[in-house]
Amino acid sequence: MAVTMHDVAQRAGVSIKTVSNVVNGYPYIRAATKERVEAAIDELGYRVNMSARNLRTRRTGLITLAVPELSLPYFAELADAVISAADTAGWTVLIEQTSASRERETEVLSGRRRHLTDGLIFSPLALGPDDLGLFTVEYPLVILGERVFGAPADHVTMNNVAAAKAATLHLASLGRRRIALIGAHEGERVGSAALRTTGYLEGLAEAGLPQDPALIGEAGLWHRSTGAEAMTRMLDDGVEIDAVFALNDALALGALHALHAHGIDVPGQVALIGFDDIDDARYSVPALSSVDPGRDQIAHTAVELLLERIGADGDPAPYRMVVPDSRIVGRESTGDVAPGEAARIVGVQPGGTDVVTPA
Amino acid sequence: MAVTMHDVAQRAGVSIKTVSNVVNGYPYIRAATKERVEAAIDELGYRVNMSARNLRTRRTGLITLAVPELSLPYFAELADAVISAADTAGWTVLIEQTSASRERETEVLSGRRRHLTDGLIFSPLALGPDDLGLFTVEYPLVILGERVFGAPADHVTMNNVAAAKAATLHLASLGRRRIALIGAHEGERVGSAALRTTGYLEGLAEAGLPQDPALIGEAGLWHRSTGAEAMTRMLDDGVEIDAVFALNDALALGALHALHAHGIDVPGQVALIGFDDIDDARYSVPALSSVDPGRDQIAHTAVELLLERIGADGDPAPYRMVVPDSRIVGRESTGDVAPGEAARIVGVQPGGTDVVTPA
DNA sequence: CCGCTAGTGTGCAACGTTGTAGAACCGCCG
DNA sequence: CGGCGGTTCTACAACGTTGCACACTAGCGG
Repeated sequence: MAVTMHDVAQRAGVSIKTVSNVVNGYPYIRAATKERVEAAIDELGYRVNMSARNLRTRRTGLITLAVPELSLPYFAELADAVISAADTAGWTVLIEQTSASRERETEVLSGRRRHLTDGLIFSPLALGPDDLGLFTVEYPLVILGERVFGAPADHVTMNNVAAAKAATLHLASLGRRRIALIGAHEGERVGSAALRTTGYLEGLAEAGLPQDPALIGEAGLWHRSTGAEAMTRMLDDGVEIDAVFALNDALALGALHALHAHGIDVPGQVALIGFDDIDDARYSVPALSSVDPGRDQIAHTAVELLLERIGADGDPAPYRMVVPDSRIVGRESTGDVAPGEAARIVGVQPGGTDVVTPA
Repeated sequence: MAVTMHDVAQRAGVSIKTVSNVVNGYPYIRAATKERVEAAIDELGYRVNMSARNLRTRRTGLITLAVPELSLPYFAELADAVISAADTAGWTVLIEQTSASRERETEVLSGRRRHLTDGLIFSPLALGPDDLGLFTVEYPLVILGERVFGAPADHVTMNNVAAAKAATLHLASLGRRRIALIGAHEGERVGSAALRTTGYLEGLAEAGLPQDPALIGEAGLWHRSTGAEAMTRMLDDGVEIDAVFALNDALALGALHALHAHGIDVPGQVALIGFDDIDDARYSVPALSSVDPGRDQIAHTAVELLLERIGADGDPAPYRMVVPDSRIVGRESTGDVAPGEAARIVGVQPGGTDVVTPA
């Protein structure tokens, strides 16, 4: 049936191990031998059987990326970046969709598919600090996001508070006084919603603006639909606003839709800024200002840390916490550029790397 | 190190083979034995070693989905649907991004990662009918799209010509006479661009409207950016239009952006319809009318056909060609609904299944 | 009480690869 | 010319699982 090393060896008149050596780039092989083997490989169309190799080497060459849903553009773009980064390093990515359900997120950490890959890059959305125990695993793990801190794993996160504060201050600097927030999670103390809300409140304080509960719009899932609903509710309630900070771009695009439906001009009457800087932001009408949290760098760093950890083979190196630089990207929806103009970076929040020795 | 069946067997006081039987649901096992084994598995935290199982069974439980890029929302949503469908059936999906390059698409069909999975769902964008030979492979393959026909593989495609014609006729039925096309590929004879353009021309003919080369806008890659550029070119050239049919939604959103930048009202001055019905379409401003080619059904059917083929184990069953129903989805950008209203289905093009005996 | 079937469990031999250890050869130094 | 270091190649034994064939028991019909 399938061609094996055995067949190649026979054809080339060498031992099976020599074929293996050629395939794996072992240096001490006479050029002539190597050529014979390579010719045999070509003629027979031989391909290494990965299952056998994986069994023998206890490595699969695969890593898992677990995200809530690919339908969410932020995660689709993140997945794209992670796959590309892994590919460059010769690794293959397997994507798990958790739908942000506790059950599926737990599955990912220790379920039946866990063993298929050599490591995990995990962006949890349902599990939180109370589940820290679940994150104490003995395989290489990189955690993304801001729901879980202190786990014995490398961590790549973003500048949530500082960037949200900067976004809020940017709106204030445009002279806006009634700045609404869309996407809050009431009572939540961890996660992006809480952190970005904190940044928003800090921004208001620094700008000397009062807090007003009416300006805070809840939205459980950060989808376009929920953004539109939250915005609609606020408008229907007659809340007076002149700016909106949406906690992600999907919410912002939904909110934009609702504003449009209410006949409100953006940025004329209401300025709008999102968070994530997804591709869409550049092409919405009007083009959406946003916060670029450094997505490519996050993907890149996550893969790099994971592969390093996989290579290190269980040595208890200190865990790292990496935060990329983030940027405030000004476009039409905040009036930073005219229609048709390219975006302007109107602010940068520096990131950094912390080293945490394991507890 | 890792727990193996051997450890479990020892602990449960049974043979290794009995553990295997329990794990695999072999029926002839005494309940008491089964419980003992399961208890041992739980206590030791045993997980099947997939590499070993894969080697032995010559199956991996993985399938590959090859798409151009996950950053393109259509493919992200397709991937989401494929992963979900596969997951329901107990299978895992590995995503390959080809960036629509010939080299990478060829890699996917026979490259080093090919062996990792039991089958392939492939949406080619660079390879075409001249490469038919490459598609003659001896592993289970389902081809998506409309670039390659006649390969010895199952095929899931869409109603391109009929749906494009219906979209064009819909614009005509709104009284539009100068209907532009965005996304044409000049000289191309296969692929979505050619087919949808054919549908467009048929639609014009049936509506009694003249063809006008000035109304046809080229756009190589179907991205938002190229859609915006093509639209801008046409507007800057002073071409008079009252409607636009964009060959996909990304183009349409880009075009919408350009129309907005030129101060043109949609749908007041120009009606706009896209193709794909991606999630974005629902939340753009104004909400974008589109053609729903039956994406979920495509994903579902593709997985179903592939798994059937994998299960059939090389028997030469006739190849099938499946076309889902497609729908014209009317939203604000064609004035079919008012802002804030839900979409209306304004047309359906029935699909079907053809059986093709292998050549 | 023999033979048969259904139920329950086991031992052996792969699956295709790579790590380890070492054999065989070469040239060359002392 | 003995021995040594570098080069080239090979034999063997795993890696952890499952397919196959078979052993044994109990119950039951003839």
